This record gives sequence, C-alpha cells and structure tokens, in this order.
Amino acid sequence: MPTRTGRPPRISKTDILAAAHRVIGSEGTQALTMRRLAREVGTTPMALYHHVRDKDELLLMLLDDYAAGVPRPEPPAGAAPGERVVAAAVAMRGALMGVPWIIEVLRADDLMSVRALWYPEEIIDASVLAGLTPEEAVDVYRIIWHYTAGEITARAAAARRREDDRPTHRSEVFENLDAARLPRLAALGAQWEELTARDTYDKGIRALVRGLLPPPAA
Amino acid sequence: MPTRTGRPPRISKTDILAAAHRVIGSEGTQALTMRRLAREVGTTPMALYHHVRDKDELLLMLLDDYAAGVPRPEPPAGAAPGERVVAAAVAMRGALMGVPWIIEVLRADDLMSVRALWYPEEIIDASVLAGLTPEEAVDVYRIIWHYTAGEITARAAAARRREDDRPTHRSEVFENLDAARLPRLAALGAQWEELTARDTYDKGIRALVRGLLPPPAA
DNA sequence: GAGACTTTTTATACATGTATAGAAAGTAGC
DNA sequence: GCTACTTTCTATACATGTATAAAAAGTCTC
Repeated sequence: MPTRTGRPPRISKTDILAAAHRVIGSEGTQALTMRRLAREVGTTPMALYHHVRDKDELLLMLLDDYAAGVPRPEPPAGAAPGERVVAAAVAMRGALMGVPWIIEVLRADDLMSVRALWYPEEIIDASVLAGLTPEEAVDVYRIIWHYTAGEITARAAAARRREDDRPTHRSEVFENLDAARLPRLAALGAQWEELTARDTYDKGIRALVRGLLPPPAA
Repeated sequence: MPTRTGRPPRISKTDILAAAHRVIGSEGTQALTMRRLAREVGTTPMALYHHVRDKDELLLMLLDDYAAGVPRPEPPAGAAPGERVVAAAVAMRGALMGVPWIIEVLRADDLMSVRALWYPEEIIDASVLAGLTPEEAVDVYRIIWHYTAGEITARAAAARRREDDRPTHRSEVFENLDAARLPRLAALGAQWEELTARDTYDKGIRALVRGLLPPPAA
C-alpha cells in the first residue's frame, strides 16, 4: 500500500511541463526562466527544483514531449536499407530543427529523447539488414547522430547570429587572408558567405550512408 | 599621423588574453569569470567590455591562440587527396579535443578560428585536386566541420556528465524500453553504454571522404 | 588655457540559475 | 494527541554575465 508520507505536493512534473509549454507558446522561448515558470505554476522558483534536477533536464523533457509528437512514419515497403537510414536521419533532423532552444539541450545529452527512440531503432535496424553487425550498426547511428547534432548546432548558431546581426566575424576573417598560404580560401572570398548558407545536410547523410553501409547486392 | 584622442587605455586586448591564459592555466577553466579576469588584469569587470564584445568572443580569441599553436603539418608528398582530407580533419579534431571549454564556443561560431584556417584550406584544396569543383569542395568542408563539431560536443558533454556522475539518463531509458516496438535497442541493452564509449571519429571521417570524393582514378 | 569632444574606466544595478537552511504539512508509532 | 520522521515548499543569498549612466583623462580648436 503506497500511502505517501510527508507533506503532500502542491505541484507535479506534469504541471511544470504544461506551464512551460504555455509560456513558450505564448511568449517565446526566451521567456522561459525558472522565476517566470514558478509564477505560472503558482509557486516559488526553488520549489521547481524538487521536481526537476535543473533547467537542462526541464528542457530535455520538453524536447521529449515535442519529439513524441512527431509520429514514426511507416517504413517504406520496398525501400533499400540505405534509403531507410537516410529517411530516418532526415526525419530526426527535421524534428530537431523546429526546436529553437535545441542548442542549449544538445550540450546536455547525446542520445535522443526517450519517446523519440524510433530514430536510432530505425537506423540500426536498417543497417543490420544492410549486412552490418549490431555493433557496427550502433557506430553508424552514433556517427549520424554526431553529424546531425553538429549541423543543427551550427544552423541554430547561425540563426542567432543573424538575429543579433553581428558582423559575422567571417567577413573580418576573409579580409585579412594570407592569399599566399591560403589560396583556395582567398579565391573563394566573397562567395563564402553564400556557399555556407546552403543546406548540405542531405548531401552529408547520403555520403555517410554510402561510406558506411556495404553496397547493396546488385 | 594617428594621434589617438580620448582617455588613454590602461589595458589592452593582449593584456586580457594573457591574463585569461594565466587564470586558466593555474586555476582551470571554471575560474575564468569576468570578475576574476578583471582582478587579474587590475581593473573592473566592465572595463573588459571595451576590449571584448562578450565572453564568447573572449573564448573565441583564446581558441584562436590555442589553435595557432598547433602547427600546420607538411602535406604528405604522395598522399592521395582523400588521405589528405582525412589527415586534416583528424588534426582539426585533435586540436579542438584538447580545449575543455570548447563546448561553450562552438555554439557561437561555425567557422574555425582565424589562425587555424589551414584546416579548411587543406580540405578544400585536396577535394579540388580529387576532382570536385570549388563549390563542392566547400560543401565537403562544411559537412566535415559539422560532423567534427558534433562529435566534439558530444564528447565534451559526456565527459562533463561523467564528472557530475549523473545517472546517465540512458540507463533509465533502456530500462523502460518497449521491446516490441524497439527490438534492436532492446537487444543491445546493457551493451549500449560500452558501445557508445568507443571512438568512432575516424570511421565517420573515412566514410564521409569515401562518400563525398570521387573514387581515385585506378 | 577654456571649453568641446572622444575614448576608456568605474559604479551601480539587474536578471538569471541555483545552493542552503529551515519552515510547513502531512503520516506512523505510541 | 504527542513525538519522530519524511517530503515538499519557502526565504534568503550568491555568483555570474552584462546593461546603463556617469565620471575620468586625455586631445583639439580657438
């Protein structure tokens, strides 16, 4: 009989998460401070810390909620394993791309959130079907994860820089280029800004899949 | 004649950077706060902000100093372009791996630091020699950069988690696994921790190179 | 050399995440 | 009902990055 002892809780993890969603939804991600959240829940800031280890964990749980909303697509019937890996990776990245505060969370954990585990499952499964051992398939997933996390982080950082419209730091770099030692970069020059705005995620994923999975039997 | 007007500066960017190096060297990276740094330089915290936009920029400059210390290796004479790309990427990652606060800086910029531009130069040059257009070569560099940044971030996050010895959050995940929906992950189970500790950077880089560069003429 | 102007430095203040200590509010044993 | 114990919540405090306003310390014009 689980009769709880101690002072009965006034708030729950669920309350906190719901309030966090409300705040983010109505006032944006930057409004989500522990104090603001406490007000929304109707308690004090420190009370939150009895239900949540720290803000990172809170964000991780929000990410979990969010990722759970993205449904697992039906695996395309006759698709080659490589295509299944690509599809899963693209879906994973698509889910994360929409979360603006992702950049703060990615520092905190390297595995996808609890309810979004179908991404690794799918990637690992397809890799095994392609002929890899489970161990190798895990490597494939981790490599893809690293690539994806890096791409998203860079994307988010670039977006933030655009907001603050910092002078990009790169223009400065390209002005003081030593053309003798760095001819390729010097030749690219002004093009750089434009070239680095391109979305190369798919290209990278396909290259990884080509390089990691055995070629499909002809 | 550039006779400077206005109040003469008491401190310089150089002073600040030198002090920052001293602090980090003797007391570790966590001791580097703006107040501590100001004390070390002999000024007030806010005075630093006349020489440095914010702490991120300061860290970026420290990274620059650090990366400049890593010498550009002589390009191996007869090496295939692909091998040159791999070597440059591994060197780049090696240089970053040693910087413990890297994780805070990577959020701030996506291009390597000013004095470490030989990494992209080398990768782009080798890619062009392998037969790609300069535009494609830039893609190659960016894809490699994303992968590298992601790997380093994950590595740093894992290291920090080990310090705080948080219960890894993953054990919990694997305990509540729905084995019916996620058979591969369930089968891996306890192995996961061990498998994800492996260093797969090289494997990923080689796969990227295989997938991105045209096969060498036989 | 007196005021205008510019650059650098200082003082003060604020928002934020979170540590710490203790108060509040319940259950269990007697 | 009283004491012990447990859990949750509150109050207070601190370190941190940094905004803002004003003071200080020069040069330039006349």
